[in-house]
Amino acid sequence: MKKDIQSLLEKTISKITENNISVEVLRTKSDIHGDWTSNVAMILAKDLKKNPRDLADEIISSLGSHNWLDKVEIAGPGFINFFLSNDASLSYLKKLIKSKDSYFPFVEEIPKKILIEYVSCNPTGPIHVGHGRGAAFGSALTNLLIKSGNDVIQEYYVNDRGLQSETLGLSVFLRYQELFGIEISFPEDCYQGDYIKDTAIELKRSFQDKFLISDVDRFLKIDESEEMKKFINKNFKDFDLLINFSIEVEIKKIRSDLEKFRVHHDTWFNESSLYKPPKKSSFLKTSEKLKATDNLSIKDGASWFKSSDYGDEKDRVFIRENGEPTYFASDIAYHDSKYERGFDLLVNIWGADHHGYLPRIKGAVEALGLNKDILKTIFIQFVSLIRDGKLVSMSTRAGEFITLRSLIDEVGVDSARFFFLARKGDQSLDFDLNIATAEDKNNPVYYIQYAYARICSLEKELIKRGMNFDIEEGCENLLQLDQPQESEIISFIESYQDILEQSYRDLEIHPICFYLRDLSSKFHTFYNSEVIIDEDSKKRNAKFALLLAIKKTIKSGLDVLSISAPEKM
RNA sequence: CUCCCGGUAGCUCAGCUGGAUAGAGCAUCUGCCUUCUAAGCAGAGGGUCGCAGGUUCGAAUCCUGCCCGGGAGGCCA
Repeated sequence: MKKDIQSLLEKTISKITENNISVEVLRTKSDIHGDWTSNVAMILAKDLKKNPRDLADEIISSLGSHNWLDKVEIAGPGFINFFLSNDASLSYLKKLIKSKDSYFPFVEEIPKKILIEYVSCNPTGPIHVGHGRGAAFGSALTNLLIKSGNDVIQEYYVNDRGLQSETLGLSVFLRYQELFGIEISFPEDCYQGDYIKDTAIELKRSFQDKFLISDVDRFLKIDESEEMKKFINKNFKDFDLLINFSIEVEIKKIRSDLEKFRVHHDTWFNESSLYKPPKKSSFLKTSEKLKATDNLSIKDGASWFKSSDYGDEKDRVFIRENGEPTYFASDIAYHDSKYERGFDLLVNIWGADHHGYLPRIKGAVEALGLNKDILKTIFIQFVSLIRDGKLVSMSTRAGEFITLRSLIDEVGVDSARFFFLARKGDQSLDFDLNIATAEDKNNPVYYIQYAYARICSLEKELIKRGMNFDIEEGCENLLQLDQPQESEIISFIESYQDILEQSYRDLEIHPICFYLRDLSSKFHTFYNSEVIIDEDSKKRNAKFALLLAIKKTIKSGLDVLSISAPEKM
C-alpha cells in the first residue's frame, strides 16, 4: 500500500516539477488524519518557493481518482493525508487470515547469506547472565533474519588457546591433585568456582592418575601460578591434553546451557584451528597478506599492526616479543576467514566492553582489502540483576557470578528471554527478578501469553457450544467490525509489517516486544468490551476472523523471540 | 585526557532516518466478576523530553558547547 501511494505521488510530482525528491509516506498516528500521510508538499515548497498548502492542493487535484482511495485531504501546515477505501484497508487482514502458515509479512526478494557470530565467551567457566543477554539477542535476531528470507549461519568462536586456557588447565590440574589427597595452595588468579572441581573429577575418571605429580614436595614450595605452569610444562609433556580436555568439558556445559535457552549455533569455530594447516594455516596466510601490503612493523621486538593508519588511536601488537600471536592477531585471521567463506553480511554481537576493539578490527579488515561495509557489529550493554529493589552483586573473579542456568531455573526461559530482549541492546539493563517471576500483568510475558491463551480458549468454547468458525463468512463481514476498539486492532495488526521492517533494518528486537505488549493490550480491551461469541453469525465469524489474525500475529512475534505460545494457562 | 552508551511522568522504559495534542507499564486514586479465563478491563491525576545555544515552516529527534551517571582505553581475552 505504502509503495502504491509513493509511486502515485512520485508520478504526480513529476508532472509539476523537474526537481527530484524522495517521497516519504508514513502511517498516521490518528484516524482523523487518515491512513497514510506524506510531507512532500512541505519539502517541495521550499525548493519551489511556494506556499506548502497551495502546492499540496495542486498535487491533490492532479492525483486522479483510484478505486482503492477514498479521499485525500490537506491538513495542518501542508500534510497530504490519504484515506483508503474499505476494501484496500482490509486487504492485508484478509491475506493474513487466509494464509495457511504463520504469516510473516516481510521477506527479502533476494536472500542474503549471513554469518552471525555471538556469545563466543571464553570456555573457562559456565555461561553467565551477561552472556545470556547476547545469546537471547543473537538467537532472536537470527530468527528475524531467517524469517525475512535469508540464509543464516550461527557461529560461536571458541578461544581455545592462549593464557586463559592455560589458567583453566592449571586450575583443573590443581583441583585434580586435591582429589588424590594432596593439599596445595590455590592461587588467586586461578578460577575459583566449584565447577572446576567437577571438571577435575571428570579428568580423573578419564585419565586416572596420568597427571598426578610425583615430586610433590618441590611443587608445594611454588605458590605463584606462572611458576606452577612452568613446572607443569616441564614435567608433563602432554599437558595440552589436559587443557583441551578441560575446554571440551566447559564447552559441553556451555552448549547444553545454550540449548536449554533455545540458542543453537551451527558452527563452533576453534581459534586454534587458525593455526592448523590443511594446506597453509589461515593465520599464516593472513599475516603474510598484511606483511605484503606493508601493514606490519617491528618495534621492541614485537610485530605491530599499523592500525593508526586506519583511524585507530595507536598501533596494536600483532605478534608478541615472545613470538606468540595476540588475541587480536587471531581475530584478524578469524575475520579474514569469515570473508573468505563468502557472506553478504557478517554480524558480530559483542559485549559493550569491546567497543574500543572495533576500530582496530575494522582497520584490519580494510588493510586486507575487504569490504568493511558488510561487517556489522552490535554491542550489547551489561546486565544488572535486581532482587527486592537491591542490586545483586556479581563478580566473575570471586566466582560470585550468577549463571545463566540459575537464572533460567529461577525465572524460566520465556521470561528470561523476554526481559533480555525487551530493551534496546545498547542500553544497560536492570533485570528485575521479582517482576520476571511474577505471574500477573506486571510481567509482560504472562500478559502476552495470556492474550494468546484466551483466544485459544474462545475457539474451544465456540466448538463446545456447537458452533463452527466460517472463515469465508468472517472475511466477507469484516466491515461489520466498526467499533472503535475493533478498527483500532485492525490497523494495528497491519502495522506489524512496519515493525518487522524497522527491526530488520535496524537489527533490533525490542520493537517486537513492545508491539506484542500493545497488541495484547488491544485484544484484552476488545475482549472485555463486547461479547465475542455473538448470536449473529455474521458478526461472530467476523470477530473470530479478527481473533485469528491477532493470534497469528502474536504467534509470529513470539516465534521471533523464541518464546512459547501456550494454548492454556 | 580520549572514546562509547545513557539522561523523557514518582519508578522502569518506548519514541530519535525532523512532522500534527510527547507514549506505555508499574506505583497512586476511583469503578467493573450470576455472562466467552478478573493472570483481565474502564477512568483519573502525574512532563522545564539534563542545561544553554544553533539549523528549520516545524526539534524529544539534527549540530555545537557544557553538566550528571555508567563503561572502555594491556605484548589480557
